Amino acid sequence: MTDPMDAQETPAPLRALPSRLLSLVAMQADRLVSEGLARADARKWHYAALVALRESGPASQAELSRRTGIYRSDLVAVINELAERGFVERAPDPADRRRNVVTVTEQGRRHLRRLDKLIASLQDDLLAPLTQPEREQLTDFLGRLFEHLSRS
Amino acid sequence: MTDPMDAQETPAPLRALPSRLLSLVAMQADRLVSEGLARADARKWHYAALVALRESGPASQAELSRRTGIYRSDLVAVINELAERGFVERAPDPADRRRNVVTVTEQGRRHLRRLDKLIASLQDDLLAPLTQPEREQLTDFLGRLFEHLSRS
DNA sequence: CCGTTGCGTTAGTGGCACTAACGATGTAGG
DNA sequence: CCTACATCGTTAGTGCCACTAACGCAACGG
Repeated sequence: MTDPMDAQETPAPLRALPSRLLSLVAMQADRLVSEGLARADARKWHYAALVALRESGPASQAELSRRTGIYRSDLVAVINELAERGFVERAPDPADRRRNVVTVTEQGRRHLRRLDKLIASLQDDLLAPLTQPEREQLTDFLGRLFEHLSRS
Repeated sequence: MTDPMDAQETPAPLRALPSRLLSLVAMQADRLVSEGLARADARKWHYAALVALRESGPASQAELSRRTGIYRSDLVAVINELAERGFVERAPDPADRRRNVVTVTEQGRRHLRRLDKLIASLQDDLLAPLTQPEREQLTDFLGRLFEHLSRS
């Protein structure tokens, strides 16, 4: 597929345009992950929120928003859904009555463990064509690009 | 008034999850490219369509849809916009009256050349933190992932 | 002929990132 | 203390984009 001739001078053919490849791959990866999570009655935000809670303990919604990148307006629904299913509890913070403290329940922790496995296997499906060192390299590249882009 | 809470600073990467990094990077890359193109009164679909036309000559809309991945329902608007600006011409195909033949105009070719440069510089901004060999490697990785994902 | 398939087009759906505004509550400065 | 402002959770809404459905028309195959 890759024509060694088309290095730099002539405009990149559509097929090899990094930005395009990036969004194509991201789109399909997103679908893969979303469908996988849907089969476990979850969405990617559920996972993000639960992981954030596990990593740094109970937090206010605004705090969670900052950690996960989910907008605090959208977080409301996420917490609602997690609470409905009994995975988190939302309680007013006595120390600051503007806040809600969100806490993972034991059931939530169990659910999260299940999702961890699911996500890991989905990552594996996603990255199937790459060797382990290549996967690490890709992650490194993406990490650097993200760093760079979010500082603009 | 923009609430400073809503400005997403670097969402503390809760994890170096490839699928997550992928969509974060793709999102920002997309924004970068879209904003750049908007400054030239263009959208990414315009560019994709024009490139496809240059690469393989006049084509029907359905053909273009297949080549660019743009849904033929959305392609209608893209061709409309390009035609309004005088970059392409849409004419009924005498050989098959169901079809429209879309052809680039000279003005369209000039416009495309301008966009080529713009896109190239945007790719450069995007990939700034990577060395040239790293960029090629990233493109290779993404290409392989895309191949793999689109065969599922 | 007639059923199927491909064409361009219109309309609509659902999800997602993102913004705006509000009432309640906290904090800081004079 | 009072006033001004910031932050909290929440509701509502915007605009974009991938994607679907259905249409009338034309071509093709049996």
